[in-house]
Order: sequence, then structure tokens, then C-alpha cells
Amino acid sequence: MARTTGSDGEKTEAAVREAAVSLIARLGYEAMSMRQLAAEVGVQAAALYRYFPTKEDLLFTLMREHMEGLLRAWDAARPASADPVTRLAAYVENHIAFHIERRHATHVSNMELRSLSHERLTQILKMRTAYEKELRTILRDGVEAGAFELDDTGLTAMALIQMMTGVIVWFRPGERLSIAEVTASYLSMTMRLVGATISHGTAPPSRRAGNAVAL
Amino acid sequence: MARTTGSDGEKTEAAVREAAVSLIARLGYEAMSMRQLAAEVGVQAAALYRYFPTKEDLLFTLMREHMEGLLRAWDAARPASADPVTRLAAYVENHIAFHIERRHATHVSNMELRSLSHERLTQILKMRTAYEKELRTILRDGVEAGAFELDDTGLTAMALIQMMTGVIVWFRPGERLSIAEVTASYLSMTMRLVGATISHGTAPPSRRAGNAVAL
DNA sequence: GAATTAATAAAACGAACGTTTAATTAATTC
DNA sequence: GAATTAATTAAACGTTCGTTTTATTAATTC
Repeated sequence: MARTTGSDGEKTEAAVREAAVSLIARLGYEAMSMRQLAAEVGVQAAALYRYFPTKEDLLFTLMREHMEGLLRAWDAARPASADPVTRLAAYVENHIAFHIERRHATHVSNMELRSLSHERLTQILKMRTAYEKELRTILRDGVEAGAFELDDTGLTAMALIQMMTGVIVWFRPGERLSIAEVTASYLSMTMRLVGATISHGTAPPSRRAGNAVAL
Repeated sequence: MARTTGSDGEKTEAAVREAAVSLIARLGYEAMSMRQLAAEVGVQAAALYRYFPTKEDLLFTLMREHMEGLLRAWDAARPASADPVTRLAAYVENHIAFHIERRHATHVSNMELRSLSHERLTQILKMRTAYEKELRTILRDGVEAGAFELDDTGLTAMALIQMMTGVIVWFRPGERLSIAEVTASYLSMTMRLVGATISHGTAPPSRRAGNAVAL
């Protein structure tokens, strides 16, 4: 047999990407064979090579598009306001929403970096660094404006990103907590962690960190 | 050739473990071949099978001993005091010290879980859960005692652990920050995050989260 | 409706994999 | 110092891997 009735390159490529994200997230890139992937899509292994020249090209494509999507999402969500608290809140909300929606792709992008060639690894890390820099800028502006109080901008940014991305490890939709509840909790943890002051109004003094920012 | 002069089972086994942790952390479990591991140790691949019946047995041994070490370390570091702030500080300090000292082994234990059989995965996860439960207990006791203020004990525990373990991703000894500086920063971020009150003394009231606890 | 192009199947290639078997030598025991 | 045990090598086994080649059919073009 050869070309099958109703076959369509675009549909097949989309099916390959989707199946690949799911399989690599579940088994790992090295453990997933091209034959396994082809079987999941419902084609022969050779058909995959019409869309992706090598297995690594497939991985790189998935990762690059994930990172591009993350940068685009933040560009769209970035608030016009200059207020560091508003900007930090937007960053946290966008980060958590994006990653919960793309648990599998995030897993792939975070865990399979070592399977990329040096050059491609550099490309992905460049995008990641650009994204992290956005957070560092918000934190630095916040410290300079007196809105945040923290030890070290770089260290705090890394801690926050690890904390937020970690959501995908344990969060399962439809369990005890809703996405909105999780996001609200992470937002208040973030604001306390960066020592955010109450941005407006004249709240009564407190010895407690918990109500530093009303959310 | 056969047995080589000066060869010693105990030394070889130790060399295998050490090389395996390093190689698996760098390449990933699936990507590391037994021949590669043997070459790193300086023996033939067949020699490895005197010490570990299968590749997976080797992985499981490394993971189990890592987790046992973590639980033992916490047992040794656990303070006698009942004060939640003291206990939380001890937990954070022990966690960071242990993981920075064992970056490679931590990487293996966190990233290669999917290569374990179902039964062995369960064993490792049981140990991990027991360790996490210690933190949840501290947080719950702290909330009940009025020392902490947070939304959700379980969620906060996961956020803290992800944040702290994330240290191994970016921290490199001998760079900008010392282990002591990093630990101090993480400690103060933790205390702010959990909304810790000033445990003793009569510090002046503040609208800021940053000085909730003197560290 | 013939010619062309797109999408696939089927089969094979050489390399590498985890593991086993058998032989060999160093160290230890008695 | 002979017998035994521990530690290892060398070679091979069957399987699976990523990938390539070739043939075949569906869809599209003119």
C-alpha cells in the first residue's frame, strides 16, 4: 500500500506534533522511539521523515514553538501600567495560566534540553533568558521604586520561576483546587516573598507579612 | 585478559556508582549506555553486571540511597524545639545544604523517575511523600500556633520545595554567591512567603513584609 | 483524462543497545 | 603450593534503534 484515502499533510503533521509532545512528556525523548510515535499517529515510521528530517529536529521544533508561544503570551499580557506590583501580578498570572494549559509541552521544554545540539540548546536558552530577564526587570524596578524589599534580584527571580513552574508537577485540573484558587495563592505567596508593600491606601500597621498586599 | 592486578570489588562498585550518578545526570538515564559507563570506570561492560543485575537496578539503587540519605539527614538535623519558626528554618537549611552537596544525585532522583518499574517508583515516591509530610506538619503547626499565615498548607509546602530544590538548577559553587548567602536569602524568602510573625521581642510595627522575621 | 505531485507503505541498513556466556587471571584459603 | 574464589575480559546474542530507499497510490493540475 502507499498513500491512504483522505490523507493530508497538514493534518498528519499536527497529529505528529501532538502525539510527540504527549509521548515525550510521558516516556522521555530518548525512550520514545520513532516507531512508537508513528504507531500513535497511525502511520509508518518513514512517514514521519516527510515532516521532520530527524528526531532531534522534531524535538527542537516542539521546544522552539513552546518558547516562542511563552514570549508571545507575555507580550500580549504585559500591562501598560508602570506599577511594579501590577506588572508582577500580570507576570505571575500569565506564567501560571500558560504553564498549566501546556503541562506536557512545558515538561518537554524543561526536561529534554540535554538532547539538543549545542547550537540549538543555545537558541532555546536565549529565549528562556529573555523571558526571565523580564521578571528581573520588574523586580529591580520594584526595588528602586520602594515597592519591593528583597535581598537579590537574580536569586529572587530564579526562586519565583522555579516555584511557579513547579505547579505543573503536582497540579491536576479538577482535583481539590481550581486554577483560579491556585493562581490566587501563588500570587499572594509571590507578593509576600518579594516583600511587596501595600500599593495604595492607608492600611493599619502590622507585624505580619501575610497582609502586605491585598489581593 | 581477565582479572587485573589490584582490582577490588568494593572499589569498583563505588567507582561505578559515582560514575553512574555523574553520567546519568549529564546525559540522562536512557541516553547513557552501559558501555559508556564501563569505559568511564575503566572496565568492560560485563563487569558492571557483577554489581548490578540490570541497568534499572543500578538506577533504583542510586535513587533509593539518595532518598534514604535525605531522610536520615533530616532526622539528624531536626531540632528539639517545638517552635515552628525554628523547625522551618532547620528544614530549609537542611534541604538546601543537602541538595547543593548532591546536585547530580538530586538531578537523577528528580528527573529519571519514569524509568523505574511501577513498584519501585512507588517505593521512591513513598519516601519522598514522607519527607514532604514533615514540611506540611511544620506549616500546619505554625498556622495553628499563629506563627504563620498562609492560604493552603499543601500548596505552600509544594511551592517551597520546588523553590528550594530549584537551587541546583542555577547555583554553581564559587560563583557570585556563597552557599551561606544563598541559604540566608532562601531562608528569608521562605519566612516571608509563609507570613511568619516575629517570633520574639517587640519589634516596631511595619507595613512591609520583608522584616517579618529577623534572620 | 493524462501528467504531475503529495503522502504514504514496505522493507531493508548498519549501528548500537542491554545482557549472557565462557574463558582467564589475581587473590585468598587451607 | 594446590585448590578455591573473586574479578574481570573477550566475544557473542538477539533486539531495537534512527534512518534511507524504493515502490505505490491518492489527489491535484492542466
